[in-house]
Amino acid sequence: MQEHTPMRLTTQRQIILEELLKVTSHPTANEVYDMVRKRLPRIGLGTVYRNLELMAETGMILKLEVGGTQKRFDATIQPHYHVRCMECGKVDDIDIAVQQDINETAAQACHYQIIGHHIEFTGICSNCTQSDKTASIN
Amino acid sequence: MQEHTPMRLTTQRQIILEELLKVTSHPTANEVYDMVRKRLPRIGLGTVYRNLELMAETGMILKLEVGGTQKRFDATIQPHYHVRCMECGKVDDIDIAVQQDINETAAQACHYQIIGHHIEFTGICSNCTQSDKTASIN
DNA sequence: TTATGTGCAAAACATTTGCAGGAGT
DNA sequence: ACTCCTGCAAATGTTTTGCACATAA
Repeated sequence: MQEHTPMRLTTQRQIILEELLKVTSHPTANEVYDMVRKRLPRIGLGTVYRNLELMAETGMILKLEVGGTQKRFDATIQPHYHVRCMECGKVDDIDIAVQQDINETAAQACHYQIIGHHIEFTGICSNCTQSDKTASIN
Repeated sequence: MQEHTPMRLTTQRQIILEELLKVTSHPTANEVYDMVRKRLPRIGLGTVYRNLELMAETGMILKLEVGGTQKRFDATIQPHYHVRCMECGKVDDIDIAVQQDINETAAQACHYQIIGHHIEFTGICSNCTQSDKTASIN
């Protein structure tokens, strides 16, 4: 059995992580690609996907499997919950207490070995509430 | 402003709904397609997608935006939570109390108009726990 | 009769992967 | 040196869409 070689510290990885740390917007892989490309114009989208996936696996970042068509990534790794705007798809953190106890409750209600949970709220963000008002006037 | 014409009751729609009511497995669009095709061999995948989407919009069924690569559909429309197996992707209902109050807590912690929430537990299902054991023996 | 719905096929997205050359250790 | 990693491009998988014909109301 072979010892696992540590992840190499490549320029691409550093910059992807740096860019992700700069924002609180839970960007999609493609948004990260756009951010990183400003500093590394020749980076490939595949590299971004591969590294985001790898960093999520090793726990450096969080992969958010929220609603919508794309996965999102988050450099804040402490457990926390999210709100997603049904109108524009924006995802924000929501600062309410994490319910550690709920996992055990769930474990007793099913035959799964429970590893964790995530709460996703859905709603309309303040920007979109505004636009809705404007739209209904017209 | 034109009155909205009600949804037509087509054979395709009836059968899609009937098949969805038969199972508790939260099938993907493609799985619904396979189920329906046994009774309606000439139905198109596009029709299945269009109708599942439409039924979800009108509240006849639930579209589950859970983790994994595909959306899933559920004929049980009462609010309830889910567990997803990280190994095989299976999704099951989890019968614990729905927390109505949490929406208000969330509303106070952000600037969204909160509409609802969903809790997704992640874990390993009993089938996959078995396979893991077998695998680790080898 | 006529607006809606359907089948089919192509397009549009999101993500993954194979490979030859490049770079970290 | 020797892996592991990257860029590129092609492949894959999922969902949406355009259009001519069919059908429920």
